[in-house]
Amino acid sequence: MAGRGRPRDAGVEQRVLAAAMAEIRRGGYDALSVNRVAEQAGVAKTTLYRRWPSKAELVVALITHLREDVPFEPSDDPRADLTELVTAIATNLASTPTTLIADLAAAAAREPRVGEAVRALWAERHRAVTAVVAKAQEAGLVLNHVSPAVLVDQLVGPLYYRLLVTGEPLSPDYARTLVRSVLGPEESR
Amino acid sequence: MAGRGRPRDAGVEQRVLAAAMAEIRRGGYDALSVNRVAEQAGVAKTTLYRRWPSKAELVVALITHLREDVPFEPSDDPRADLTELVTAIATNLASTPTTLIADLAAAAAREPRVGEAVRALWAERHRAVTAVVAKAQEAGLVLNHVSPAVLVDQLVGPLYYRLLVTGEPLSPDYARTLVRSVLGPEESR
DNA sequence: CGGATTTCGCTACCACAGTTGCGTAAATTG
DNA sequence: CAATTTACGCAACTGTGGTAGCGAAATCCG
Repeated sequence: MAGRGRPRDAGVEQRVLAAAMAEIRRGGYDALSVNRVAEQAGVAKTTLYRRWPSKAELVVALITHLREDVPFEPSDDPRADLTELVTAIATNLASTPTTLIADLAAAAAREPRVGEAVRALWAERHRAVTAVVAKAQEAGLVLNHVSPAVLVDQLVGPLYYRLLVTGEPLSPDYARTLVRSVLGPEESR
Repeated sequence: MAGRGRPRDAGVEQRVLAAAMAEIRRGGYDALSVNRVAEQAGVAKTTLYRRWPSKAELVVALITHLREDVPFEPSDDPRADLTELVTAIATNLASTPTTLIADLAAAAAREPRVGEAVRALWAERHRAVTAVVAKAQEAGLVLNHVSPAVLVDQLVGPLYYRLLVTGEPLSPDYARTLVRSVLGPEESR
């Protein structure tokens, strides 16, 4: 199944992605210049465009490449699990430059392929949160009975809302408050 | 207080915004070419850039120009008021192209001045929702006792989260579900 | 009536995303 | 071996967002 012609230089992909990552880390999507990426990677621009047909697709590759699945093993305490998950998402969002996330959201809205990649990036965490919420609901910990998907939106959505719209800070304390609002006050035992 | 120099041509703003609106309506953000907008408006590009320092700000002006403040008078039924408000925000968001909102968020994250404008744009609605939530809380309608600000985030944040991150649709039914999740199921009377 | 000041249109320019064409290097197939 | 096929680098090109410089209006102030 090996190609008939000249094989692709394996170093190209690595160097380009590394250069692109360095570029996007300081400046976001718009500041990422394909010209500079090609130059810094020591690769002709045409070669770059042969592999990633657009800047958007290059960023897609970056994102999917960046996805490191944070291992998470649920315990028998849904409240603790939920607090841990939401806090992790909040600190992760807070540690990333807001402009980068906003640019990514804008690119996702503009380019369907970027949107898919972004959604796939969060789908894993989203599923993890959904699973814990469902478990908490079965255990009778949740105040109200609506679908877990809605509760997840009400746990994670406010983080993005604060970050992108109101500009308020994302403290771990805020994350705990969100969980408390959904699960109710911690019961004394 | 009138300026000392040559006064600005009042027709410029109107013609540019009209041309930009026509352009963005069929093609979205990327298809909006400042060159074509200037040409169709019969305005030099430099003149356009003197008033709107970037394409993003031009789009911001489009949106702020487009917003019609929905008059809202609170009734004595906080649940109905809340449902009405959240539904109105949802339908408004759903009727606006996603790219515009995402670009607005990105521009807000990049330039503080734009951020202020955007926040001021939503502050009114935010305050209205906060007031109704506080009233519902005083009336004992809210399931749990956290600050109204958090509840507002959990009512409005999911809308932005779905729009910008997960891409799920914003139906009026979803808005009602959000309210029900915060206030609890409607009591029979 | 002069300046002073600001806007406007114009040309030219820069860096960028993305494309095209061409010559050449490296592999497979006969 | 030769022919084919694919990858690569290079240069030139189009249209884009955005900027700089210039001369020419149009207004206000003394």
